[in-house]
Amino acid sequence: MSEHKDFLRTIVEEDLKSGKYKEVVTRFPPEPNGFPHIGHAKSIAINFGIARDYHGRCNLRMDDTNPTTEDTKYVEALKDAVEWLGFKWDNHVRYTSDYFDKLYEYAVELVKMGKAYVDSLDEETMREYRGTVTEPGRRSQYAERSVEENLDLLERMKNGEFKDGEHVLRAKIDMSAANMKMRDPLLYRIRHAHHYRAGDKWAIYPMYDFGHCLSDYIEGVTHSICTLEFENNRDIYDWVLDTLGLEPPRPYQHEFARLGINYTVMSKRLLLELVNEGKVSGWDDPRLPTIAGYRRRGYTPESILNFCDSIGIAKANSTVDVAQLEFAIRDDLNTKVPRVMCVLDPLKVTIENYEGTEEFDAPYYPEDVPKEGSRKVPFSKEIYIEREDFSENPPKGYYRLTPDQAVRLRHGYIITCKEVIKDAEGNITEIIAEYNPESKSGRDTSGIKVKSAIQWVDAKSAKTVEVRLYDRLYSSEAPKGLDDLNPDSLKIIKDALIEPAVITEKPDERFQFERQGYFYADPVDYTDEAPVFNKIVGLKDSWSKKDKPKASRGERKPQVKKVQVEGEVEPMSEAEQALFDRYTGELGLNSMVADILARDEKLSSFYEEALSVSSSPVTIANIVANEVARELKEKQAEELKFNAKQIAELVKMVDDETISNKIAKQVFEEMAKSGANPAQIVEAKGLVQISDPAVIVPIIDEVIAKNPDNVEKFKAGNSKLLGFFVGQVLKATGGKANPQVVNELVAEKLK
RNA sequence: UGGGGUAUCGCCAAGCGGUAAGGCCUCGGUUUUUGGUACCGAUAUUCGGGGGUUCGAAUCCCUCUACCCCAUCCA
Repeated sequence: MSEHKDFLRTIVEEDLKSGKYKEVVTRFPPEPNGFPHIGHAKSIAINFGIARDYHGRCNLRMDDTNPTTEDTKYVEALKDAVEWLGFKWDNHVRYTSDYFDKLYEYAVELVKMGKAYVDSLDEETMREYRGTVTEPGRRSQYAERSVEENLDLLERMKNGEFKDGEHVLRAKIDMSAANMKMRDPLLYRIRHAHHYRAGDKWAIYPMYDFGHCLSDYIEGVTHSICTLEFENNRDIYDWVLDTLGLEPPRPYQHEFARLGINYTVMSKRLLLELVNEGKVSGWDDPRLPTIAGYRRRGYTPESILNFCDSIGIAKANSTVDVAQLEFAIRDDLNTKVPRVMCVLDPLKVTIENYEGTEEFDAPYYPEDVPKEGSRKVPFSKEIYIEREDFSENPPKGYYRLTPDQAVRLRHGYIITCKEVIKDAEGNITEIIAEYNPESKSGRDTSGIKVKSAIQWVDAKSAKTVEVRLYDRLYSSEAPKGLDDLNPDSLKIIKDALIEPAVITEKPDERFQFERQGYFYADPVDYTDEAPVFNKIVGLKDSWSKKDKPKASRGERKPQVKKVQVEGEVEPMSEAEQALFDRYTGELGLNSMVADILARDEKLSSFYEEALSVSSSPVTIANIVANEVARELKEKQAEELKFNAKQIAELVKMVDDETISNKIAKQVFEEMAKSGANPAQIVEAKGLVQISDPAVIVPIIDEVIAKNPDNVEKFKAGNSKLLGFFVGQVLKATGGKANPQVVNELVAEKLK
């Protein structure tokens, strides 16, 4: 578990601690109507992860209430995804469709309570009646039907006596609710459709808002975690469970922000478009953000999980940089996979002073990877190197082979270029080179220093392989559709050359092709006769970034300072204006505070009341405008535990310096909670202010002695640290020290 | 426009009145027979803007702004 708890875990912990639940139960509830993608992985990681961390359980539930879109092939893909990521669902897979009978009983119950009715408006009229976000809706005339009639109609809907769309079952809530979702939401609709699991048993199917909360309840779920777009649905969630008066405990819904990644699409619509239009090879195309795609590409479950962990969980809509995902897979594979040599774009090199053959012993792992294993790498007169690793006119800082720069063949000898052979067009076709016999890797006595070692393969023994190079699918950071596709997202190299051990020994299925990236033996198309490797991700490359304009990677955007448009403030009414004038004039309040009080009737009347028993208009005003305002946000004046007179008392204690402002806030909070008199609170908790330097100085000395580093920093000019010292002293005195005095004393001491 | 949310570095993200964590990206440097890895170091005087309260504010109060979600018989 990471060091900082996310807000969901904080909630779960509190609920467990308070005894609200004995055990945490979560669920991952996808609708089986599409392939799971990395956004699902985030949800899986959260739900299963929380269950694991708090020793609870997590259900896998197919939320299959819409027979027209769902299919069993998707449930298989969903199960696969969860298993591949390494999680185990509790017991068997659950299906909302398993609860259809129970759900129907609950619906009947609601009807009997008069809380649901059969509506027979047609779709369009119903939409019209719903109103708009600014105008309230109207209730359908059918809402007046008797319980008996509703029961009868519902029964007949279930029995299939009506056509699709003829009737629906709706909750009777509030057609003028500000939350549109609460305007008599639909509970059931008629669908004469074959359900992939329930078959033809049902002619009606529950809606999400009805089925989901009850399924959670039926399964004993405690924390129903979903994405932000369901925030508005939470009211129905609560309404259904509360109205039914179910036996506690019941689940509560909590929402987090869904995952977005740049250069990537996550919506079902766009994903489907790619597949249907044949822009990708299928749901498992390695360029797709589907679980199947990442899996085929060669991503490991650990890397996906680490990624999910690294991005955190919060409520702010966000788009994660795809570089963070790429980091996760590199980081994982770095310590796991063997290093081998593969030449993608071969350039022939003939070593003129070498005869015969030999084999080099080459470890599969570099020294910093604690794994054992090695292979033989054959070598002879003719080899291939990467075309990019030779340059006739090298740019500045080029470390590889040039007409005057030697280079080491990784695990082999150092070679120098003798001659460059070109074809009629001037393309380099071959290099004639010379090797240094004293420079063999591991027993080099040549004394030659080279800038780099490059990968190569022996011409005779190398195997030809197909390598599929994947790049991001879209060239736009926030792709909207097919127009944003990256035309170069797939490059197939048919005749790359690889050292033989990779094929004959098969030490692994994932490899690092040295200096190039991580590759994966394609699980579908790979055969021993025609091996195929997918590029998972490239190595970080600080060389190519150097000269190329920073086109595609994490470049800084030009900083544009945002201009803030100041909006209009509502003008004050005449009465408010009069109050405002009196406050600023006669009572000497500053205009901000006066404004707050004058505009808020609850606040101003509270203030007036306090004023009548006090002679400190300004202090009272401050505390009313700041502290009391907070309490009055949610509550009515009558609901307050404290009264204006108590506030006046509190202010008096501040005025005569019995307590500090800081303590006053603490006391206020206590008053708001318990309604006790301020004097009592101060008395009971011994909060009287300490202003005597004789008492404070020793504490300051102690704090200073304990923090020599900070004293140094402070003296070096970090004046912010004054707050740190004051804070420490205040903490040591339980907040009772007079902060002003402490401030002066500390400043004096540290001078 | 009514309601519900959200704003802290280029991208994520801690922080809950007392020194602005961490990761990714970027940029330097050390080590290196991978221009990889690892390791060191740099990068927010400031938290969407403006005010207010306070000895002290990213945190409390007021206000403005921007963005997301809601008017499917989808989930």
